[in-house]
Amino acid sequence: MRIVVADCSVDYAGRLSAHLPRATRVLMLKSDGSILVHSDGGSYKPLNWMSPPCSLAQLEPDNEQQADGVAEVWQVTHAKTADRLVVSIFGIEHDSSHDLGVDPGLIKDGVEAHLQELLADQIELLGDGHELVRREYMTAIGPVDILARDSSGASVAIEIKRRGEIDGVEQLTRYLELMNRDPRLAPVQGVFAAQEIKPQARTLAEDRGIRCLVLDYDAMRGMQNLNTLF
Amino acid sequence: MRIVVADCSVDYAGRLSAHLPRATRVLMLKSDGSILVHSDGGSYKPLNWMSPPCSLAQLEPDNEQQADGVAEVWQVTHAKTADRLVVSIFGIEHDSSHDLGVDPGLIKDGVEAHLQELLADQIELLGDGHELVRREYMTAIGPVDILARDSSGASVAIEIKRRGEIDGVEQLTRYLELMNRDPRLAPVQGVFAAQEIKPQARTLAEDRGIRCLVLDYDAMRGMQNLNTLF
DNA sequence: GACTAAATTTCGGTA
DNA sequence: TACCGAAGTTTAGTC
Repeated sequence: MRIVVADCSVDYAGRLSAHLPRATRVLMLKSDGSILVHSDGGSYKPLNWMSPPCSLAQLEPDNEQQADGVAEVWQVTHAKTADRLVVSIFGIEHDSSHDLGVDPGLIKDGVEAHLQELLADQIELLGDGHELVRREYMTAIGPVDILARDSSGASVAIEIKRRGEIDGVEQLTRYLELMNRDPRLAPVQGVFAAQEIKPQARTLAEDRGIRCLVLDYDAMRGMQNLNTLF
Repeated sequence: MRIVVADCSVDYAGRLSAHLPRATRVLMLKSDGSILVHSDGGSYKPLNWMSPPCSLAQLEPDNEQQADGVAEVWQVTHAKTADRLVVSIFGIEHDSSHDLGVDPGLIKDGVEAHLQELLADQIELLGDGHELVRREYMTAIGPVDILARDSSGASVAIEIKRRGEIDGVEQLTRYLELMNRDPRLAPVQGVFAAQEIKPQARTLAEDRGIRCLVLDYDAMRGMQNLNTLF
């Protein structure tokens, strides 16, 4: 990993064209040839970048560039596409290289999969008498998060999201449309379950006869802890 | 902007819980208090991070941490949520600060807006006798990219994407549903236009009677250059 | 400020 | 490997 702080301008041509006017920025050059151009603000997304696989070549500035004060030109080209990133360097304030080794990687815990697991375990949250049929019930267009049956034996298809937005309702609607064509399942009731359901998503869901269920993650986790105790 | 290369472990608790085992990494501390933890690989996304607004506090390592060899503990807390990032530092290999100033920002060119502009100019790509009604035709649920009429005078609603995926078909379907209720427009034919259309999106679109149109960006741009010449 | 749609999205899983 | 869905998505634009 090489870290350079430089006065530079940047041009990108690829899926779009973009230009960064001259300013002081941090250039992070990773050992796979990729490069990130960061400013002192924004979030984690760089101003500009090139993703691996790619390679960096240092070019000689042409006469015009030299007249403008360009000291170095770095050209980063993508190995598979025609994407190209050119960094014109006017001056380098800092330049250091570091051997980081291979990173052991991030260990995550507590995402949508966990919500699904919890709701499958506590399927009675849907109402008395509900029973789990199976998680990740496969349909022709993809897996439904949970398939269950209510107390009368009717099918219930559940789509789970951390944040319930319109997209999720559309997704569930597609599943329901398909499942309701299957005589072994029909009629299938839809349930849209999420930790938080946006008003527009709720409106769309209810307009389509889909039930909305807000999940309390902490309460569900607490319940599971109780269940494992007894 | 402060750049630190350090042997560290990282813990995050917020929308999920995550842990990074001890390793050497680059820590980028921006002046707004935000922090990025980068390894020497991956794409532009950091292994872990905290987005602004947030603030960093240096804590004293407790006895257990000192026994483990922790020299410093940095705690980054989000200003509005309960998100918390803790960096335990075992050793610092590099530490430098740089004044970058405010970045003038990225200038972009050549995205979906340009495709829309080109197609509006070359509406005959839809078929002989087509005429543009207007771009960004407003409906109650948002603007349709292009409204046109075919040679018989029937309405055509066009949704344009760079990459055509299922979401775009759903979006167009919602527009069509609404527009077909308007007696001044109905019946409205849907056209899904994109530089690239994914198979599943095409299947869904055609199943709903929506026409798919693959756009050749370079050819369209070339055509426009010709048009401006004559 | 809330919400929607786009992104040079990136990332992970599965067929 | 291609495709699809999720992401601590982030970001930009509109209402």
